[in-house]
Amino acid sequence: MWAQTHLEVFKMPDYIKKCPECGSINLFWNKAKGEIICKDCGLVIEDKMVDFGQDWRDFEDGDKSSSRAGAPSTYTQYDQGLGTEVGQKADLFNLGDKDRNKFFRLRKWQYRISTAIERNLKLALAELKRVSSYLKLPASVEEEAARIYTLAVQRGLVRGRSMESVVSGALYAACRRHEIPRTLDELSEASGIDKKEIGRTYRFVTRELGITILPSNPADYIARFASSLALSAETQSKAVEILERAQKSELTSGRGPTGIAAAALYVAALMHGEKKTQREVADVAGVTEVTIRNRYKELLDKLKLEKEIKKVKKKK
DNA sequence: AAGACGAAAGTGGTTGA
DNA sequence: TCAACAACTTTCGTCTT
Repeated sequence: MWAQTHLEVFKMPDYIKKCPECGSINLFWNKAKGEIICKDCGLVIEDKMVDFGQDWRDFEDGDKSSSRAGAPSTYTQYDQGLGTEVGQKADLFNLGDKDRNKFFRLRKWQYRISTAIERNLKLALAELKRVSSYLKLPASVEEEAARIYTLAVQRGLVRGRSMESVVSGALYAACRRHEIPRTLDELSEASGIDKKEIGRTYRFVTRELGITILPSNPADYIARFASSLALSAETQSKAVEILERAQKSELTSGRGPTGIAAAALYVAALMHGEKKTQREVADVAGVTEVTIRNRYKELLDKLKLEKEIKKVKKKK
């Protein structure tokens, strides 16, 4: 019962669309095992998807405790709370000398196997937390990023790249997937990694992991830009409306989403008499005035907004 | 004097041969 | 792998408020 309710928390991650090995989209999700398997080539694409909590079992003597407990596993902990320790300290008192030696041997052993990947993860996730809290990202995004990073490590994608850049790339991807995009500039500022580098690893990682990224929607930027410009809610919704119209006129395809969002905001501000300079808007949006001007001009041309703006001017 | 506008040249990334 | 290309930037001169 417990396991059932918990299984539902873990859905098939929808960004895994195809097998990274053979490209097949013929995937099978084995719920019970928590694996996603490519039916064509048999590759196990994802495991460790299901949280059974800390599933302690005593290997030393079978019936001691069968407690199944623990918080949902989380990727923001480097071993996902699933680390297996050989034996428990209390057991020591029940062991004879022979067994005690065995106990220590096993411990040492398991310590050695795990170190490489886990040590990397531990460091990386600390960095990830730092950056994400700097950007005030919600926990869900952080979780997603940690998950992406974990996958990347398991796939050996970090090799040859700095750990930090992969972390940033994972965060960037996670933001995009949660439709609360941050610009590369913001990530760059928060992490201290070069913007290009983040972009590169981001593309690389998403491609290698077969993560599908929806093209970011300019509207997702509006709220954030508007609030840092201290614009009213009406202006904000006007900007969104303008954006929708722009999208219908196919003004948005191929253009940088931030530029479009910035221009829409600029126009909306004009129409509500909350005039901001192009420079102000450009700064928060991370684009130049020129770009805003270009988008702005296109908006006026195609959407016939001139009248609406003139109305405002006349009122004054 | 500050902001808006536009032209021209440069940059980094994508695409298609 | 290279060249063409579109989007965006930088820079700068001119016009408007």
